[in-house]
Amino acid sequence: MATQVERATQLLREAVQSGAYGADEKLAEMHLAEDLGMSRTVIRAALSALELEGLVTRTPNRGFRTRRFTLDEVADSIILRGEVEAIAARYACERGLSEEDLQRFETVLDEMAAILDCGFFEVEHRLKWMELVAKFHDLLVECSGSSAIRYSIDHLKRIPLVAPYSVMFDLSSEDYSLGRIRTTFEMRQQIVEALRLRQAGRASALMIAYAYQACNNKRESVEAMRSGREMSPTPGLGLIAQGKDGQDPR
Amino acid sequence: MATQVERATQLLREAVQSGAYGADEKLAEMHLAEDLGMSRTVIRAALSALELEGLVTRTPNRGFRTRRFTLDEVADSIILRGEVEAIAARYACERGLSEEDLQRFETVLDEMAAILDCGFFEVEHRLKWMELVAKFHDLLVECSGSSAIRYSIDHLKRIPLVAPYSVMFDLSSEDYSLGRIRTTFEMRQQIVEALRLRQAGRASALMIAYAYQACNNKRESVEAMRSGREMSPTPGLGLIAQGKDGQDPR
DNA sequence: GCGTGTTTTATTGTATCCAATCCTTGCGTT
DNA sequence: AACGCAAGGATTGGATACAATAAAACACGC
Repeated sequence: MATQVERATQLLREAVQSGAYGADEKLAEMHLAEDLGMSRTVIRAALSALELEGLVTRTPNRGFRTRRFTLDEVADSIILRGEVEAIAARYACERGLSEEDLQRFETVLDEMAAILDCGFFEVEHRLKWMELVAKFHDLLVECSGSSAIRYSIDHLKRIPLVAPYSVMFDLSSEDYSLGRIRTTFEMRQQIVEALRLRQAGRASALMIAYAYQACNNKRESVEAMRSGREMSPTPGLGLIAQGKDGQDPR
Repeated sequence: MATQVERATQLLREAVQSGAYGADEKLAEMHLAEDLGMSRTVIRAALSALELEGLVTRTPNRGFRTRRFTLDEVADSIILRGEVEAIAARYACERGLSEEDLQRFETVLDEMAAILDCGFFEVEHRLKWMELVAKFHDLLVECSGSSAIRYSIDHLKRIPLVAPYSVMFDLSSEDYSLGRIRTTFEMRQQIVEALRLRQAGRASALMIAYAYQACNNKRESVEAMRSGREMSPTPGLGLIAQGKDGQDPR
């Protein structure tokens, strides 16, 4: 990651998305600049970027505040993401997938199956699982052949909790049930089968059903997390600063 | 419109979207700053915003260039917009529209009908038409009740030629056919009827068909414009500067 | 004691300045 | 004559300084 403003953007994005700041909390430029050891200029640019992404709001002459997402908004977004992916699946079926593309899907499924066999006790496995889930979705978007779909999903992913890697929350919760994971895995298997057979209707219906399930899962885990979180103090910026990057699609 | 950076963003956005600059043309900060009579800082902020919107690309230490959109990309986006609006129509049907909402649709249709009767010879009428088309689409999105759909469409609209008001191009072309306009109008009438009867399948199918038609129209008009444009020199920034604003959704 | 108007302070918006990087042009060498 | 290389200029990335606006504190009057 080259420039400072990119670094700042990424740091602030993660901080906001992870809920390090309260809802509608003021983000004073100077304070952030001091905290991150950067100039106000780069913080400004970063905040402007986040505004475009919809993560923070600005009111003229009154600076930036974190944007509050209601659970409904998040739910809407997750569902819409599923709807768009359903369109992607349909497009993919209509174009027809190459054997190579199908093979890439199968590879992901195989790796997922391997993890399922091991169970989810190791952190490594959970991380790997998240990665595979993201890969599955990316693959589908890619196979749709529509640049607009990629563009749209990229934007949707920016809403907190919508991106696939935010499954993390689910994975870290206590009452995490293996059964659900297994169910989603089986749905993915069916989706791939539908893609192979070019059954557009089936594939897209599965994607939507899958989204609703994911949405419900997330709803629960968020509620669980909420009651848990408000016990402990918010982690603050420092805790976020060393978060993994390499997330930037540039 | 309050701040300078907002003004600059809007001006540059319109300039780029309208094709005032060639494809992949360099946008030097100092140059633009002089032309617009603003500081480099605000130009920088504006260009960064446009980068987030996907209108220009930046390469580190090498500045900004206008992004080149292939016709296929634009077509993909228009279609996807239609697909998402189809989802919006479905949601609207499922929720059920209030009589008040339906009345707002009818009002738009009535005003459209009035313009159709007058013909499209006056510029006023064409502008009004564009406005009504935009309103129709906004109404549909609003009635879907999904914040995510609004969010997504807002982003999709930023791609040049995807926003409804870019129908302007069609309207200004020579061989503009009234027949097509009339067809789209009738489709809109049917869509409203479907919404009233809560026929989700019909409404969404109409939206998609409508999108494909709009896409074909745009394709032709773009090709016509291209051959016409490359004769004349690009209009440049000054020509754009006094373009109408009040477009900003803020 | 409470409300209002004014001053003070803090924060944002903008301009300018310096440093780092890249591109160009001219020169020298092969 | 063509290629490589270096010095200069131009342009971007970032920091600081100044101006404008809003929030806060305070004092005064009722």
